[in-house]
This record gives sequence, structure tokens and C-alpha cells, in this order.
Amino acid sequence: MKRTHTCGELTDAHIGQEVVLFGWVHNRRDHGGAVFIDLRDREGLTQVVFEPDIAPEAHELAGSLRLEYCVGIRGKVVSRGANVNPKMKTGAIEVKANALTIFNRSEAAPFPIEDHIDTNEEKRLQYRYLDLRRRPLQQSLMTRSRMNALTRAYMVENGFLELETPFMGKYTPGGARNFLVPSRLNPGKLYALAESPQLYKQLFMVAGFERYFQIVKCFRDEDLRVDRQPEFTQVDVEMSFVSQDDVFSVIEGLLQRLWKECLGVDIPTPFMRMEYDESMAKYGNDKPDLRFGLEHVVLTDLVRKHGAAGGVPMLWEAVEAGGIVKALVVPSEKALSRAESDKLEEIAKGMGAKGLARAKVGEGGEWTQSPLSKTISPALRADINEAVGAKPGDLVLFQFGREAVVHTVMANLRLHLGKKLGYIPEYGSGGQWRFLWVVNPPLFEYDEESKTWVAAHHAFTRPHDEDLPHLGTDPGRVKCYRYDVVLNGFEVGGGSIRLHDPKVQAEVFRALGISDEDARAKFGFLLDALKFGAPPHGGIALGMDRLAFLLTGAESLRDVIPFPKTKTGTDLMTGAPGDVDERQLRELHVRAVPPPQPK
RNA sequence: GGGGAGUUAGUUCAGCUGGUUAGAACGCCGGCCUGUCACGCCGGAGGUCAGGGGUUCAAGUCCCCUACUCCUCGCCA
Repeated sequence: MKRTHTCGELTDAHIGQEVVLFGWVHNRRDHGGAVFIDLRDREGLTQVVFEPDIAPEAHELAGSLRLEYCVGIRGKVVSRGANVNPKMKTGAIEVKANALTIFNRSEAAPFPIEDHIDTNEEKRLQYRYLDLRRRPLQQSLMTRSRMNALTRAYMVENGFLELETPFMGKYTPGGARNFLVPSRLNPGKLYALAESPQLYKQLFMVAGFERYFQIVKCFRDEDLRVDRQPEFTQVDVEMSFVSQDDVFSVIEGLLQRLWKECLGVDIPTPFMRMEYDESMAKYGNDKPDLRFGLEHVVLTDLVRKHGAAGGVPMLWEAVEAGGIVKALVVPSEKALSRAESDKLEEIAKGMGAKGLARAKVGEGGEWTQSPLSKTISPALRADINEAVGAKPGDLVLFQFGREAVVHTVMANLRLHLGKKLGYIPEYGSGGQWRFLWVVNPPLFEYDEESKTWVAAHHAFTRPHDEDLPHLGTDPGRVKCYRYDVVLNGFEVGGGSIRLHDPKVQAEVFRALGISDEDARAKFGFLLDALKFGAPPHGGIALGMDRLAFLLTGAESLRDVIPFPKTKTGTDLMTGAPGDVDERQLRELHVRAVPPPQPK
């Protein structure tokens, strides 16, 4: 038997043809007389019918078929007449079988191979090859394959070279924790798995390749999230002689192409741009979900203006201590029950908040149900009402205190409310694709622990020229050419224009408190490279897993990765990471030190 | 590293204030059935209640520890 068609393509145009299909038994309905089989391959489902008077041997054998048997059938495509199944793409026809070959029988699967199942993920990951038989996962991975092909085509069309970089490199400090690989040939030395090809791609620019891209795995040994895996795929891009706008238009063109070809959706370009500071103020993070409002309002200055006279020591003291005050409004038409609003407080506390001050706005702008309402001065209350645009019946939520905590709590409250209040449209309902660039973040962040300024992203990002004078005096003021592309609340990519001027580079290191010797020891090869006529350059990396996750509407990043790891970085199918024997460790000059046994 | 949820037939779950032999649906096995497509009907098998310890006359149920999974904060230039 030689396969002639797939299970997804037969229509009434094929009626009368003799066909051969290979696939898996997706469902069976045995009437004793007629036996119906839904045959499945990656392209779809086709109903096959075995009848005793057509092919007695095949019919007899068909009686022994069970779910997930791998089989081949030969037969004639016939119309289903009055029995058309409108739910099936191939529902107009069926194949009347005259021959059946069983390639392989199957044990009963540990969970049903159906589009929608409730089986817990642990079980599904253990039998990943069976989970991957399910149509939603097959389609996600087929879409992902298409995204890869489209990306390569687009990049090559635009003059980019696909160049490879090593996974095993030298550990460089900063950034994510690296996975380390011991070297057998170099006792006691270790490679670091690349957390990204960052330094190599800059060296490609120094080497004069001008436009580089790569669809490449990256490795980061950090705690995992629903949108984070220890190994993940980036579309890595670097360009010479470009401005930020040049990078943006290349990436916008790529994303536009992907959405058009994979979903038939036209996404408008250029994307909206938002200042980093604005994003933090209105949304509490640098990856705002713009599909709904519920924006934060910063009240810090207002509270400071009223000072102690505002009547609310909590707020005033928070501001005095260098903190901030933020509010967001739950509109009256989405009124929360007392229990729901208490639940919000629980959520806020879970994220480090001390509490969640609330105020219900009355007809005359007065506040009720609030610890703030008793002592607040009418003037401050009126100013706040005006600033947040509160209407009677609205509920105003407040956070105040340390900036980082307030932003985190408020950002998560906003997202929680967005979902809870139904502001986020379902995937497939026409959807909304709110792409934007978040631009001009600060170059440095103050690290409370070490009491020093640290690079907010990496130490090779180009500062704004007009901020250069502040490098030595007020590092927090220095903004840089760093940008993130954000979609619906997910950072799907980020990059920067790089520093190519060794003089400015030296100033940045100085501001970071990195000595010349340190810099040399850590990044010597890059610093050397920049001295040999390095071109101005910049680039970006897109998170391919996240793009596929968002584009396909998957529930989890794990659904667009064929063999994902669990939350704790284990592979439940293979058992990785696993033990190796003593001899292997000796060869690597490595000794395992087991953690202390709990008592 | 912190906080939270969960773990009972192959699967999804129920199992109340502790009380005889732990149930249901689907799946599986056997039988019947020629137009089903969530096929139908009859019968059957299937459980270390995650693991360990404790309280109790008695534990799936209460307490403690451990493991694993998920969510979340920190972390992720």
C-alpha cells in the first residue's frame, strides 16, 4: 500500500476515487455490521466505513481495531448522502474500505487523545508524545514551524545573514544565572551556556557582516513562570549603521508578516510608542496590556502639596519617606461586592502590600467604606477625586509606600481586574493585538541591596547623548536607547542601540563602579573589538516562544514547545536532569555535593 | 527563597461533623447490534485514597513531615 491522500483533504470532488490513507484510529463506532472508524493524521479526520458485504476480511479485522491503532486503509471515496456530518471538514464524504492493514496496535492511552481534555499536565508531560497527538498541539507546532519559515524568508529578503554562534562560551557576569558545563579537557574550568548570543552578534557587526539574524536557543538558570522556560528560542537580530527607528521598522515588518500569513490579520504599523516612565506611571510595569484601561493615577505630588494638612498621616508619611502614592478607579458600572473587594486586598497582600485602602465615592464626592474617609481633608479629597476622575459610585483603590512595591501591586491589581471585569476579549473573538514599543528607559537602576548603581539591562547600551553630562553626577537621570516590543502585556522582544564609543563605554563602567581591570577581565574581548573601527550598531531579540504562544492563543508557553520543562526545570518524560555515574564525574573533574539531608 | 492551591480507579471528579464492603461518569475487557459520528444496549474487571509519621476504639477524612505539579512575589542585563 502506498499512501495517496491525507485525512484532511478529501471532499466530494474525490468521490469515486480509490484512495489509500494512513493514520491513527481516532474513534470507532462498531455496529456489528457496519464499523465506522475516524482515521486521523496530522492533516485531519476522515470517516472510514467497513461493511461485511463489501470486504468481509477487512470488516472482520476492523472489529479488532481499538483507539490509537496505527493503520492503513484502501477504499473508495463515496458520498455520505443524507448522512453528511457538518462538524467535520471531510464530513461530506467517507471512504468505503476494501482493505485494512494494522501497522501497530496500541495499549489504551493513559488519557484521551481529544482536542479538549482536563487531564493534569503532569500526566500529559509524562506521555508528551501522546499529548502531542492532540490537534490543538499539532496545530500550534505546525504554526510555529510556519513562523520559523516565514521569519527566515523575511530576514533573508531584507538582507540579513543567518549566522551561528556558540552555545558554550565564557561566563560573563551580569544578567541571568548561567547553566555551567564542566570541561573534561580543562580540569576545573567551565563553559557557560549562552543566555543569549549578545556579545557574539556585536562581534559580527565589528567583523562587518552588517545584518545578522538567527533563530537560536538561549539558556537561563532562573526560576520559571508561565511565560518562561530554562531553554527558549529567540529571533536574534543585529544591524550596523542603524538608528532605533531602523530596527523598529524591520521588526514591525516581520511581525506584520507573521500575523498576516498565520492569522490573516493586518496589524497596523508603525507601532505605538510609549515612554518607559509613562508606562511605569500608568501601568506599573514596562509591558503594559493596552487592551483595557484601568490606568493608574500617580498622586504623589498631590499628597506632597497638601502635606500634613491633607489629614491622612499614612499617605503623607509614605511620601515623606520617599515613597509614592497611586490610585486606580473601578467604575461604578462594574461595582464589586464586598467579598470581591476583600479578595482584592488578599491579592495585594500576597504581592507584598501592607493592605489595600479603598474609598467608595458618594453622590457629593464624599468617601465611605474607607479608613481614609474619616480624617482626610475635603480639599485633598476633592483634588484626588478630580485627579482620578472619580464619579459617584466608583471605587478608588490606593497603594502607597516604596515605589517598586506600589508599582508591582498596582500592576497586578490592574491585570486581575481587567480579567475579572471582562475587559480582555477572548482569543478568537476577533482579538485585539496591541503592539507597542516601550522606549527610553533609564540606563541604570539603584540596587538597594548593594547600594550601588547597576546596569538596568546591560552595560553596552548607548545612553542618550544629552544625558552624558549626568553620567558621573546623577546616573539615575541617564536615559538610553533601549526598547522593548510589547504585545498584550507580554514583553515579546527587547534590544538596544549599542555603545560603540570606547570613551563613553569607559564612563559607563566608571558610573557602575567597575574598574578598568574588572572590565578588562570580564569583557576584554569585546572592549578590544570596539577599538578596531567598530560600526555603530544595534539590535533586538524576539522571544519566539512567547510570540507563538500569543499568536496561537495557547493557554501556556508549554503548549507551543514540543518538549517543555516543568516549573522546576525537570522533564517528566525523560527524567532529566538525572544522575550520572562517578566515573563520568571524575572525568569532568567534578564532585557532587549532595544537599544536607532534612531531618 | 517567600506565599497560595492541589495529589482518591486508566482519566475527570464526589466522598458531609472521623464510623461496616470508598462511589459516579468516561475509558478498558466480554457479548449483542448495518448508518453511526459524544452511536446504543447488557455484563464485567479495575483502588498501597501521593509517601512517611502521629492523634484515636476507629483516619480517604484531623495534625506533622516529605515528594511532586500548578499559580504567585522575589529573581529573569
